[in-house]
Amino acid sequence: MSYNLPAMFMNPLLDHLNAPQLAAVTLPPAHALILAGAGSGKTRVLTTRIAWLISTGQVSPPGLLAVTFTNKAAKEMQTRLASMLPINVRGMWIGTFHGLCNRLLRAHYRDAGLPQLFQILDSADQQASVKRLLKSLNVDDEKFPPRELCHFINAQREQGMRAAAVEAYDDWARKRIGLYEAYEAQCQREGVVDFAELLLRSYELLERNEPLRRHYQERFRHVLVDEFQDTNKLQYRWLKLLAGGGAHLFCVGDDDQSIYAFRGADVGNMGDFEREFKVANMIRLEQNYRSHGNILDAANAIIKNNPQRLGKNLWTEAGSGEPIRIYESYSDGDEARWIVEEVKALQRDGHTRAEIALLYRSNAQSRALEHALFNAGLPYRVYGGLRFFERAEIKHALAYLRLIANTDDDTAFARVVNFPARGIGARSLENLQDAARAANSSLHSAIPQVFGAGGAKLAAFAQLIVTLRDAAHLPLPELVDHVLELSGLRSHYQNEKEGQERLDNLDELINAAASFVAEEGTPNQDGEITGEFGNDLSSFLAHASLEAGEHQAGEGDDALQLMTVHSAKGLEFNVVFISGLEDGLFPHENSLSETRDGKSGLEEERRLMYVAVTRARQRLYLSFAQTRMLHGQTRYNLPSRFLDEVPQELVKWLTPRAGKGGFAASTTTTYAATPRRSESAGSAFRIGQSVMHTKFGLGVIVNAEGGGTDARVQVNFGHAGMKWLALSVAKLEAA
DNA sequence: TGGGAGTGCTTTTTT
DNA sequence: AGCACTCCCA
Repeated sequence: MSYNLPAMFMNPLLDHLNAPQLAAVTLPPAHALILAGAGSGKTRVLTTRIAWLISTGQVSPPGLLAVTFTNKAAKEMQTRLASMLPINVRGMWIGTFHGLCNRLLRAHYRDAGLPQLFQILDSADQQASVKRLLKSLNVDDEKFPPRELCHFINAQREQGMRAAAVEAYDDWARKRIGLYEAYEAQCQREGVVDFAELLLRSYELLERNEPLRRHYQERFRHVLVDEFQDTNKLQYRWLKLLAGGGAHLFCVGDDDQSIYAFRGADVGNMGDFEREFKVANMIRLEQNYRSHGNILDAANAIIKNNPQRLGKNLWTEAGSGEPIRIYESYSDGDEARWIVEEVKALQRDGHTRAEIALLYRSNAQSRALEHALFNAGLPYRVYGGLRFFERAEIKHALAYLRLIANTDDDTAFARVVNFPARGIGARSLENLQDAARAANSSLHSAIPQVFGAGGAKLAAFAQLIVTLRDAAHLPLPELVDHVLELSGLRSHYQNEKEGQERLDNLDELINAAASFVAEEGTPNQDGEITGEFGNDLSSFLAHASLEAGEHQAGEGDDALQLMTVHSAKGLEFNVVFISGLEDGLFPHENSLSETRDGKSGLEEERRLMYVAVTRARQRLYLSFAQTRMLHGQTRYNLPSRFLDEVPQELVKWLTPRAGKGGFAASTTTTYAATPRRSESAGSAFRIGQSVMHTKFGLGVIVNAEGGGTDARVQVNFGHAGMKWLALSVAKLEAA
């Protein structure tokens, strides 16, 4: 490596970087893959790299493209960059895959075959759109469930496959592909684009339009990618295409934190990238600045059980710190109450609630926790709920706005044609749909074809849209206010008894519009790209779809942080509780049978566990319960196999240690609830009891039936699986 | 039209 | 259990 030493030493950007970080930041222009372990300063390296490239004159801001997955990460990068460099980061191409694709398509909408004011469908819109399609084609939605069909369509798109390119092996597949094709046509006619389409459409735009491709290939000299392990096949191809003119790809990722294979992410992209781009610069960031030694050791020990890793071992200069605490409880309720007590103790020791996270595998688990927290009066915040722009009243208001931008947007039309109720029932809508299909037109343009009473009401609705469109010149916040008034949305919620919160949200929408205009409105910062935004309205609508709005009430409050392990990725906390560590829950039972590209679902669950553990800075609690209420019935689970993967010398059991694969003997004495006896089995065994089998080992009785000599019990043996055993035959012993 | 009862689903999730 | 969705009746 050769770089200008004096310049390097004078550059304060590079202060306090460790050797591998410094090497990564100052890499000469070439492709690079940075394997960045959890808490190793990944974002820092990425932003410092950009700042360094610019400040040393190796690239000008417009020559740089940086991609992330979430708006949060993109914003974080921009903020940090702005603090490092005296430049305007707003015009730079730093954003999410979808955000950048949107930008590209807005700038070249004609070449992409889209209307100027094309709208973006979020997943819910997409499903509604598919549903409507099935209805209009008289397709049985039992045979083709809209949800499943959306998955199929998105999966095809992520492979870069248009309907015409998908092969069919039977009638059903052919039919499904036909529906995919019809959906594509419907979107095109309506001038709407869903998330996957944003990517595929901009990929095709660049692939087919050579001058345009050359323009961008020559423009972008450095392409930087965050969370590279989460890219799907199409995103990787998109990157390859953009970097095809000799740009340098700088990809940062961690194969051990790949937890989105289930939605198409392909860790294989890391290996492919290394091979296809002959990456000579692979740098490992293994020094962790986040967690104490015991926590890291536990994480390393867990992830070591995964074969096929690129290989990495985190270390820290911090001391080993506290032991990892493990707690066993009888039920999910007991577990939650214990967490409450422990949190109270932590507070007495000076921990703030906001620095404590309660993590779980699936959202359904939050209920028991919330219940206990609520009863204890502990403030908490649950992440991952309904977001601002996804609320029904907001979507209604946005639908009116979308109709102002584009009357052919049938999804928006169908949403509000009869909301608030204006007497346009199913019958009139059916007539309208028939007319639209016959004329191959949008619902809106078919209105004159419908006659009778329904027709009159529809015409009145069309008139409402016209009136609203006449106001389109108003400043955006005023336009929104106008729409709320004239559409009748406001008075509708005023008359509803529980409508106050919705009214507040609608007012909040006006505020959102105002701050959007103040921050990002009135376009064209980027001199090179013209027509980047059609106008404030359409860019606000795109903003609403692409950035559903994380803001929730109580953001700044000192509240406990409740979230799934997935949504905790990228975050860190002083204290972390991982609850529900039971086989079947975490690892999730569905994962045990899954395989994707030769990799087992269990491995992904293990990476998820790795992510969870590495969120903790100082203290980590792991907890599990013998019984858990799920989907309305009580389940009996064994402790998670991941607990066995934590070296015992790092652990402090807060309850008597559970045996290998089984529960601690007679801990039930400490629990208030009395386990039910199985009357039918009529034996010494009861549901929930731990038993020992000569061949299968330790297990828990989860069900029983029959009696006397016919008595049979169902036992969960964990690794050996679930078995029905006849008591008269099987030699079972209480354990 | 709108509400009340009945039915079915339920891993993880960003854009 | 809890929620979203559908269907049917007043």
